[in-house]
Amino acid sequence: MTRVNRAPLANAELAIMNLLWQSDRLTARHIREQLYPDATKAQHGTVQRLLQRLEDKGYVARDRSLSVHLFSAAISRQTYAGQQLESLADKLTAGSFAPLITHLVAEKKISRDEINRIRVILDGQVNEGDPT
Amino acid sequence: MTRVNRAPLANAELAIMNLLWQSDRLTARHIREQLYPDATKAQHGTVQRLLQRLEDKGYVARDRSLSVHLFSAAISRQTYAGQQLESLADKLTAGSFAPLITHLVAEKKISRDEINRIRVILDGQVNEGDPT
DNA sequence: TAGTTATACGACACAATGTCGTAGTATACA
DNA sequence: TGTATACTACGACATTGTGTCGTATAACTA
Repeated sequence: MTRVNRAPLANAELAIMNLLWQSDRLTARHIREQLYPDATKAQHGTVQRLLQRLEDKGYVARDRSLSVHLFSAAISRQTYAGQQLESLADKLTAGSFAPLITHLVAEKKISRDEINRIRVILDGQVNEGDPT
Repeated sequence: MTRVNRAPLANAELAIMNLLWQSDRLTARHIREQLYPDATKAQHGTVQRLLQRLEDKGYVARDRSLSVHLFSAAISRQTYAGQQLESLADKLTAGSFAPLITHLVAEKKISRDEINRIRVILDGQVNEGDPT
């Protein structure tokens, strides 16, 4: 099993990833305009810095074929969420998920609706063979 | 709905909480012996410091009735796990849990066994009234 | 009363994060 | 061709959180 244990994203990083997750590819300029609507010159550098660090960490891919780079998420929101959830389970419940859900259900933090939706997801799997 | 959004526990803090979660109440001395088996004088202070900060954050309760204080977890592992899971869902999936589970199931990160266990948990809830 | 053990807490080193500024490079246009 | 404009690269800084240690003070023990 490949242990990933990716460090969680900080606030400003997550804000950028949220933009990348909802668009396919973005320029740094576009990201800056979203994050700092009344941008001063200084904030160009901030966004570049954040993007560079996200790239270093493997969260963001950068297309350098044009002189204006195009940035995209190197990892989907789903995958990231899954990794964080796994990391949580590893640290707190010896890697298993049932205890997490048990508590949420008992505390009624999961709505009836959600429960039904999850049941459908699980039902879809549980009686399934091994489709290639 | 009360938004808690408790900061996640760091490594050394989690190590202490793990001890408190598996014992009822512990002295600082006992914790030090577990965490630093060949303890020097200095590490007494470290443990005290960590405990004090955990107390400040509301994770640990301290019984001061004796001069040697007794420490216990102020929040259960289940509750903490639930809060972290909620925080994850808030940040990544607009507060809903189903998407998290969808991905894990699709990627087969949840074993057949786990799935069945979770189904039982959910089944126990879904056709239930409101027992006082 | 001396010695041991505990608590309280100031202080430091280290790392991560968000920020800014500056240098260098490419592009556009007069 | 030369100047202005926009972009990238990255060093530097302040702030914060974490883990660590040392010291001061209180309490208990013999």
